Amino acid sequence: MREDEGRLRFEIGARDGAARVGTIHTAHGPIETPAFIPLATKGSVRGLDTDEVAALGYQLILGNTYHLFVSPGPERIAAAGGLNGFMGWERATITDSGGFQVFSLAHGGVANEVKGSGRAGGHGSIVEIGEEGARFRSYRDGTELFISPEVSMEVQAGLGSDIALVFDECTPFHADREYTARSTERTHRWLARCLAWHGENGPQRQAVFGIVQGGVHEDLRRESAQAVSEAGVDGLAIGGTLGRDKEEMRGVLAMTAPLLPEAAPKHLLGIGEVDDLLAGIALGLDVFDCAVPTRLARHGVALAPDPERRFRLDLRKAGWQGNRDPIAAGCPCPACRRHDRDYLSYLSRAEALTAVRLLCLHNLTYMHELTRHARAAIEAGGYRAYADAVMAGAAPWEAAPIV
RNA sequence: UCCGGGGUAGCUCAAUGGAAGAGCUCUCGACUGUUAAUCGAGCGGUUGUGGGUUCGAGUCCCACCCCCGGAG
Repeated sequence: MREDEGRLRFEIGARDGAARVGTIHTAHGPIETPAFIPLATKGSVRGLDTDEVAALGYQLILGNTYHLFVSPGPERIAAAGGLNGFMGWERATITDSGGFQVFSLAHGGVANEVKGSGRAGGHGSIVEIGEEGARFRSYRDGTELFISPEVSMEVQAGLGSDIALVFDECTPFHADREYTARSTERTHRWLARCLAWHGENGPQRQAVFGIVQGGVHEDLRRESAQAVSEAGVDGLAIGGTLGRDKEEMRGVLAMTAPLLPEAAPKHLLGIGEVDDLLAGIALGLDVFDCAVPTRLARHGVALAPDPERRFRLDLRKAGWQGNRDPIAAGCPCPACRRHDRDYLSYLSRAEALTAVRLLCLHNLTYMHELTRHARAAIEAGGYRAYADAVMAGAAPWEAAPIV
């Protein structure tokens, strides 16, 4: 951990096995963990205004360096008072470094890269990755732009996020061990450069999280966890593609999580589904960000206590006509309080903006409830039973009622 | 009644006489540090009816039946 404590304090409360309840204190307020973090990649949680996100109970949202760099640019955001002022969001922010875009713009996304055999689905927007950094071609106007560790930290300084993530390379699933090892080492050199730039120029109150890479290889993950731990960061994130499927991902996480320093906040990058959070929390991970809940909402899929269907209820599929049930009984969100599946299915298939909003509110409510009740379960010493109950089909609020 | 236009997938419409297609709908699949209110796949046809010409007709010819517009 860094010597100069104060810009970010992480307080661990109750523990239940490896799972723990904690609070990350930032200049923009506390973040109670375990926490799910909605994505505000381009400066908004798609479909929602900031007051709605806050009303859902969220204390931290994630913005993206690459996208905000391309537009509207860090100067414009800095002039508006940073991401907080620009967005009108008073609570805490974390910014991703742009490292993931080196991967996603080249491969089109995690699923494409894992399922495809090579460059399937790529956007062709990555020009080259080298020791200095990565060259991109802007998808907006084709101009070439360069992001290095220093550029990333400078942009994040302009964004003024409470937590900055170091610039890394998200190693593809199909990369061989040799490439992953070399990439991970380069990520460590980039980490040192990020910290060096930030130490001299970064905002005092801005914390920096390092990112552990190493692919699916235990020795590389171990080396990376050690390197990041010793670098002097305020928290650690687990990055990289985590395997072919959930089983492999669980294995990678099970071997990686214990390698991280106990006292540090631990962020699992990009993961996100209901069962993933339950498993991650059990391993002592604290923070999870993911595009899935909000993306599924826009695609007509609601989260629901249905493990048989991967906790998804697809309102665009046939069969909801005349169904008077809410998405999830007992869910406190407006979609469930006021509407039934028949109506929501109709709205979503009609491509009504209201459907997008209602399902975003629902899915974010569901994720928030999942972590809120997980915290209660940990405090009560019953996390295992809680996770088992949710995995068996109980809603979070049924699995660990808060009295 | 006459003149003109038109009948092709559930809908809106393509297809120099040479292997009947697209979009939408519908059904299904995908989505994990968001270029994604997105993407992919599938179902779906006696080309209005009956004749004719032709090696070959959605296409050309004849008759009839519908629809639209105009005239009376």
